[in-house]
Amino acid sequence: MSDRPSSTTRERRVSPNFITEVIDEDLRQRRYPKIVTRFPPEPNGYLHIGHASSICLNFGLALDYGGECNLRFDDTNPETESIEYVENIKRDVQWLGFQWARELYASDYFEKLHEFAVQLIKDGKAYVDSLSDEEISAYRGTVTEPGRPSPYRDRSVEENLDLFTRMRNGEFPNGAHVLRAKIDLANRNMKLRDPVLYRIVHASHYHTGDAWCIYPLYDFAHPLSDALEGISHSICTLEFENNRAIYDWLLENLRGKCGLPHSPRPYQYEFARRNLDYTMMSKRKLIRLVEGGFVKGWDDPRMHTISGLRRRGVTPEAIREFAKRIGVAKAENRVDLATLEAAIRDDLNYRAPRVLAVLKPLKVGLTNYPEGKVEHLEAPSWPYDVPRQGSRTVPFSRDLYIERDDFIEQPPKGFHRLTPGGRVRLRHGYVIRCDEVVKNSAGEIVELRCTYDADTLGKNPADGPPKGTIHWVSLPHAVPAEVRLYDRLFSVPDPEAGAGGFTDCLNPKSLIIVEGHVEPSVLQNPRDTRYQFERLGYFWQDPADSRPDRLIFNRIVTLRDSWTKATEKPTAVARTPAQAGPSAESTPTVAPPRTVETKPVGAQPGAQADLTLKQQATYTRLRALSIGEADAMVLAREPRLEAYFEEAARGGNAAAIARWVVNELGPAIRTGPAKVAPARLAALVGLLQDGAINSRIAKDVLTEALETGAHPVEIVERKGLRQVSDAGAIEPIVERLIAENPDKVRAYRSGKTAVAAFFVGQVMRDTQGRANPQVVQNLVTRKLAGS
RNA sequence: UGGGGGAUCGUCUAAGGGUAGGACGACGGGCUCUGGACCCGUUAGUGGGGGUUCGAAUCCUCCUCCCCCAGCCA
Repeated sequence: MSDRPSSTTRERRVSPNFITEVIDEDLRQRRYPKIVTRFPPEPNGYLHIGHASSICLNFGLALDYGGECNLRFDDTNPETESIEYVENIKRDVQWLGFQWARELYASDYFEKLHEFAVQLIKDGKAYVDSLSDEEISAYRGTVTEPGRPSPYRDRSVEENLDLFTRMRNGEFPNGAHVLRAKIDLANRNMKLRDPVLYRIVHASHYHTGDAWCIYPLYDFAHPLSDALEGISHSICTLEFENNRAIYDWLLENLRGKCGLPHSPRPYQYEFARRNLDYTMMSKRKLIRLVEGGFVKGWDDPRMHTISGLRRRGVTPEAIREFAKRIGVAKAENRVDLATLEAAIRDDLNYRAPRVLAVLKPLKVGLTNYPEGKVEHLEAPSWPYDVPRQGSRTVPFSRDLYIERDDFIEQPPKGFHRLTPGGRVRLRHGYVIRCDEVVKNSAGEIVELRCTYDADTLGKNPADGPPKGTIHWVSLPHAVPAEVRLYDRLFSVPDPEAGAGGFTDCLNPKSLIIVEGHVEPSVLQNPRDTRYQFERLGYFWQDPADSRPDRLIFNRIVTLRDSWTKATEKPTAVARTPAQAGPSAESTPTVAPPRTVETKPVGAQPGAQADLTLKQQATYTRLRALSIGEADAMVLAREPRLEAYFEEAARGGNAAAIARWVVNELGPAIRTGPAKVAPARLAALVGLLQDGAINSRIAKDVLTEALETGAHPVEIVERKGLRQVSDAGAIEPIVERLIAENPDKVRAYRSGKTAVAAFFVGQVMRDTQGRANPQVVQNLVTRKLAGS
């Protein structure tokens, strides 16, 4: 596919991201024998383009790291799941080009999961609650108020065991009891307020039949399924961040029990689901689209389901490329549809042979072409820039169809197509001139009478090349075909944003069906050939509806079209303020350049005013020690930091020590006793004040001391980290770097002065931070200036 | 109001104290028997204030805005 296959070997499937960083580190530490991921769909709907990101991530990671990825159906809710979904999900994953190591079902673990639940009960960490669902909800409290324990929370282990057994035996109706984890009803994380682990559901399950009438919930089944499978990295979406606490609680309480290995255990990582402009990803709403008849099924080519994209003609390669381009991250996002389209076009450009087809025909009669004559013109299937071989012949005759849009009686400026009296090149054929426009009684154009220039096949006419080239088909030879022109299903970028009423923003033009005419060569090609209809877009035969005697084409994606875009521009009203520019009528009330009122620092909102009386006193005292306002503020508010500071500052240097305590040691002190004692920090700061070391050395040393607990001054001694301020020692390094980077020097001299920082950084690196940065700075600036 | 996350060109995403880079888009040009492709160029960004540092997207601090959590769904 690629024209540079040599460079694509060993290319990563997943671009580096925060998860690959975790994996790299885990591999360095040898925490797992191998990387094992899983793609865990619930079989209650079809996969969509959003799932494709997750699939490419999980399977791609396994491929990149030589690990494995399982396909696991998260089928713990018998009421919404079905085998139809299972089969389609499998088909979609395989079609995308991935093969799972193992095909698994959470429901296959039901017996094991039950055993875990019993273990939790025996350990006093789970109990049967007999409150109704409304009561449980009420007892759980709210985000601002703690919950209260259920009156059943302290049942004995025996009673819990008995009740749980009877739940399993089907002695109770739905909702009579649930099994809950005994965690903490006052926890600030709502998810930890005794989450429900099992509920009674008298329903048969597509996979386990009627074997069970109690079913585990996601929060219980998921982490344990991961652990059972030996998953190393359990990747899910952002909305499960709070659930991670349950994940960890369960694994910490059950690891090493019931045959579960103590270690390694899986950990959960969350990434942001990708949102695509003009599409919906919510399964619930997708179902409404299908069941409400707004589309013609899950594989309607307007749907961004995997099956819809497949039927539309998009290739798995294009989808994978798209997933790779948009990447993986944790920020909320809304991906431009143009990104998907670009990935599709890039793929199809090298895959789709070119043919000629006319979608909205306008008859052209060549008055000087012999009646009954037919020529078979040789036409390459690929443009010169696509390195592929192949051609076909296209019949040419007296009567043709051209695209209606390619003729305008009164053309706008810049129109390069056919006009009255104008000339145009017929793609792979002759140059023609329009002599006459034939209209019907209603004034509509029904035919063009043209003459062709017989001496223009493969060469330009004597009077110069025509402005444009248009596509055409020979009328008597054309193959009629239904052509389905698909456009975005919704007319707004975020159809899910509105309060439920996505039906208001359906695009009425999302499907336009036209009767088109295709050159006859398509009859010779395999049915699943994807074509470029030149100047129109990429098309292929609808895999479900097209028949040899009745061709039906789907438009996969249009070609980029800078002409239409340019002509439509005036209608686009949106004009950014930046474009308004100075030429806009200058209003007398021009806003002055934003005046930034510089408030006294202490008057920042939320600053001194919020201090308690005691903190005020501390603040004042610290300020008297000539400690900066910001530092004094932090110390006044945080007793732990303040205590540390007091001890460290006994020998003086209060202001400098305050800076170090606040800016460098804050996190370490807050989370416990820092590994660097106050007196040791003071000693380090002393070296810095004496100029023996610079702040770069001090920071590096402090970082190391914080990790190892070593004495910072001893680190300085051991490594011989003395600051080098002698310009004579530094100069050769600067000169060498300048000699080695002529391009950077040039950039600097042409105005890009920021490059100086590059040289400073290099010198600092070369000297392991020992050079005096000010000296370096001066040297670099002087040398770069060209002295 | 509690807790958990997040914020970098229009969009998506890199840079983890040392030149803010790439992709998509937009704009301009070249080339062209596709107003496609390709090539070249331009545009444009660190949410805000303060601090630390020779140097801050990155470290500290205060603030703002956005998302998620009160299913016996996943």
